[in-house]
Amino acid sequence: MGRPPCCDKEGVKKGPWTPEEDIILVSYVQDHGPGNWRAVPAKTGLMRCSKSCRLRWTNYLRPGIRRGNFSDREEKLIVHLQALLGNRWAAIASYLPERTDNDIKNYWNTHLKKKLERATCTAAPPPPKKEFAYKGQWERRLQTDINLARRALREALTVDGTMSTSPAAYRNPADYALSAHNISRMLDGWALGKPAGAGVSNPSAADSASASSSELTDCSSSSASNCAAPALWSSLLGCQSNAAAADEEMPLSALESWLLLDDSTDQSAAAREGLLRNYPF
DNA sequence: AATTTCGTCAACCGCCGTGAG
DNA sequence: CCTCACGGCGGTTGACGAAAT
Repeated sequence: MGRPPCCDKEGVKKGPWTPEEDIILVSYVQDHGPGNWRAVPAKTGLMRCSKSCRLRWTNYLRPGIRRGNFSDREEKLIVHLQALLGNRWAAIASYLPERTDNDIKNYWNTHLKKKLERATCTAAPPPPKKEFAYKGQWERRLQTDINLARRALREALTVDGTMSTSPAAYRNPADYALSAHNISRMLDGWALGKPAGAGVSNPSAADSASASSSELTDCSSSSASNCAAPALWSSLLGCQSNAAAADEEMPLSALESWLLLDDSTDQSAAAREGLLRNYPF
């Protein structure tokens, strides 16, 4: 009954991979393709468990992975997505196809989280620290109220109690797909509103990211005009501008504004009502 | 120069959903 | 229908190098 055991625990090697092991693994994947990890140790002679082989491939050896410094835009994208999705690194990574979820998680834990905390602590009197000299205002403003933003998001996503208040609790894949679909549309709108010359490192990457997560979104082929993002932005901002006008705006600034919504203001409440009314989650 | 502290990141651990048998 | 390995995910650890003392 059940499947045969994956690999014996005895004799399984742990720790850093050697170049020789990498070569063996890459050769195997080139010949057989990724997958069926259970067979890898047996067929290659690697003294690693299947899980370790899969991890090594997906996080390090897989082609198309970009290592090294994250660009400002990647940084911002991660911050936005983290605010929207929480610590769903795999979902976040689907929007940065050149980065692994592990990389993004590490970068968040070692860089961005600390940066957010510092900015939050020092938000009141603007610190003359050179550390922030090269960063825009958006980060401090966003970080100052990041928790509030996340709470507001959860509230905004709650429709008649039919959807969980926690994105992490989308047990129904369709619910999550809807959510991710909408986020993808937001980001599409954002990317389309970027200044000329700026953008994701590889403009087609954003599309391929959406496409690669086809289970999550089908918006990869959407143009700006048939995307619902403009309506979302205008509803988020509580303005009754038409879609064409909203289309002209920089969605990032709109997202910032929304993330900075203050629970106590009428405007924020109206903005969220607008979201619920106009945006069909 | 030696030691300690800090930052980074690859890898591991444990849990969960899925599906083969 | 049940069991349990697989594959995937997020959290955490620990080795290593850099910076500070």
